[in-house]
Amino acid sequence: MVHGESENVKTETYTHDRSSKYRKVNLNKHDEEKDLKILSDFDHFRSDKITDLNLLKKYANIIAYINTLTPVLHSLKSEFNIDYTMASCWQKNIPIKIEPVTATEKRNKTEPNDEFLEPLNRWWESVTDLESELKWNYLEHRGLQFAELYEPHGISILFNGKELKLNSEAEEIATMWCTTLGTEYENKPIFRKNFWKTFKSKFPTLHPIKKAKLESCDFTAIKNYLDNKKLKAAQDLENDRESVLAEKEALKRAKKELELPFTYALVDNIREKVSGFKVEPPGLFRGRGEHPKQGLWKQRIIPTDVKINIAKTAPVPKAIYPLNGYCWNDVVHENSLTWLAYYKDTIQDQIKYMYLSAQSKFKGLNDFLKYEKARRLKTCITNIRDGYRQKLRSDDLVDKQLGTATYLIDFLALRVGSEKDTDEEADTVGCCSLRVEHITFDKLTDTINLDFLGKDSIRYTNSVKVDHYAFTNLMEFCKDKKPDEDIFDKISTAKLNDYLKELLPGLSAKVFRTYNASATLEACLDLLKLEEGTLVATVKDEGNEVLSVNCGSVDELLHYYNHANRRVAILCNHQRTVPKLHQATQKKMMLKENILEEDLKMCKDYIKHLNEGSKKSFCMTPKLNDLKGNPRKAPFKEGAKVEALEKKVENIKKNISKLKLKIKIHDDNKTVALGTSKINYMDPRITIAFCKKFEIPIEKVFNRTLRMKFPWAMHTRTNFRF
DNA sequence: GGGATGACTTAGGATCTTAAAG
DNA sequence: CTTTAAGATCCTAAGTCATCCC
Repeated sequence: MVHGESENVKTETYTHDRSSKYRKVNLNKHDEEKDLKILSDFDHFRSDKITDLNLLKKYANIIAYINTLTPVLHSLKSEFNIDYTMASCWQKNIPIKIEPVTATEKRNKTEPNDEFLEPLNRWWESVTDLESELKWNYLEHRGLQFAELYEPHGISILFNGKELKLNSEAEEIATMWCTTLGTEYENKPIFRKNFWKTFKSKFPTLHPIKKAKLESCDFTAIKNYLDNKKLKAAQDLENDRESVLAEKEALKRAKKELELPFTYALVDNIREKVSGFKVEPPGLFRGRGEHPKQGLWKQRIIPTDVKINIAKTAPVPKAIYPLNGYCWNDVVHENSLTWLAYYKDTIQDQIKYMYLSAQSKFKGLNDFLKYEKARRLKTCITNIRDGYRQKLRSDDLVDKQLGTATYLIDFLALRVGSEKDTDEEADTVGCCSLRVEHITFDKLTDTINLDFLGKDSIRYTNSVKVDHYAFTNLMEFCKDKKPDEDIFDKISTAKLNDYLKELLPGLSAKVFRTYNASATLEACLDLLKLEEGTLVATVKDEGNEVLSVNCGSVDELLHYYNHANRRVAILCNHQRTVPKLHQATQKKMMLKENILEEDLKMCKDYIKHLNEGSKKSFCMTPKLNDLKGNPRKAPFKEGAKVEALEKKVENIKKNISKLKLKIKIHDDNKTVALGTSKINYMDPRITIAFCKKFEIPIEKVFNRTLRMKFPWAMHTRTNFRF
């Protein structure tokens, strides 16, 4: 049964009736070989061109079999939109209805395309040298796609109330400024200053604008032009929805077709998806937080800015640029590197790369290695913790700082914090760059209060009781220093990582984050244990909050998984800004709840009314209006039977508790970004093992992108331990 | 040994798409 | 069917970390 550790079970199948409260779990044993055979058939099936139904029928058995297989296959199944009812129809020789039922389906009907048929690169089955220097033997691709040239609209601005004609360059910048109006950048002093500087630079030396202020220019004409364009598009849509949508569709198709050659690369005979094949278009740089360069002009990239990396024997792609006479800056053949092309960004001289996508071998293998490294850390974490705890008590200041920093990185999952140049970048910190001003102490309880801006200028605040030695060390490091001085002045990130390498080859600061995130997820999911003869698991959450999860309900299991996910996100400080409509949505949902409550009361009252056989008339009009403010009708008709009403009561009660949960989750998640940890920190195998154990379809937890990113983890079995 | 550079991962917000609700 | 909310994808900024070079 599901609660038993099914160590030796090779494949777990699951029943499809998820609505049943008493969902049974059948663990049929299959040979692994059989699984693999089916998988390879399936691969074959996918790589075949499916042009007619007969061909599809040929594979009906496979599809039908997939129906009963593990969530892995389940995910593949949904990946390729295979309709299982169709498959089962074939098996039973029932005529298949293939015509779309509704107009929406008709419109949305997609024929099998390249995506549908794309073979999976099963690198994890064949790679022998995991950390090979040689990344590829053959590499061919089409290079980068360039941004379209700017098309001037010829609209002037007002300078001190008078019309000022702009040249194309100035106009482009002014137009970009108009698109920033209405965003947070519009009112950021640095952004305004830098934009103004950039804009003015496009005028001759003696032009009066050189001495003027931004406020002396009026950009409304351009802004209006842009707004009107949008407005007209909206009106057109309203007037002639059909043809405007069709036109849009056609444009999209044309764009896709133009992009198609760039979307794939050929790597050792395997076609792989490329990501970031478009150069970043010019614009006003949107640095985050108080970035000193925000508002500066990010220049147009042309072919002579771009280096490309291909095999020596591969044809050199043509640089497709709107103007003639341009070629690549350089063509190299570096088969120890994974980038396909790069150029230098004009703002910070940073390199922008074109890589293969996350679903490729290059990325997938590295991702796998990352988690394996974190697992290696797990095997010796006790020793390592003992090691740095010893350093906390060292007499040597450098050792003390190393120990303390490592402690913080491990305990609080901080980033290492490399040094930054505040003239070039926003002033943000990590562990090693923490300053005295970012920490305060509470001596009575050994509690430190941290408050600083981390990566992306996301604020980190935490009040936490720490190890006594770490506490006194931190106090000592801060003693006699000014607020803007470094706490860890005797060490650098390089030194810290050197120290970590001594503890375990390959160890660096970021591994702790991966390890702690994955370990937290696993520990949290482990709490969910079924007891003999019950479907409800009781979870003690931090000793006090008690959660009860009905493991027969996929919804509740998902809720629990998200709860675990949230723990990790909070640990890693993955935040998001509260969505604009958050409050409004909350209010709406609460109003809905009130309406349901009223319905419930009315039902109950009416039952009472009927049972008492009262002769009085019953008021059939609810007091609350519906969400749009219109009057509502009673949830039942006059003369309804008590039996039916009682059913209704149960139903409404269920809906109320569902809605309450929804409101709570919606509010709990308003500032927490769950995605980042799912994509980057939590070993997917933990999630997959959990899903298999509790028979959660994997696509409920991993979206398409994630499933494509983690194919190497899909075969994980329920007994996987991180 | 320490700064600069290059390669690669991690990050949140904007925008587009899909699904659910009305 | 249309509207709205949620979810997926795109975009590109901003980290980490190894290596190079002096």
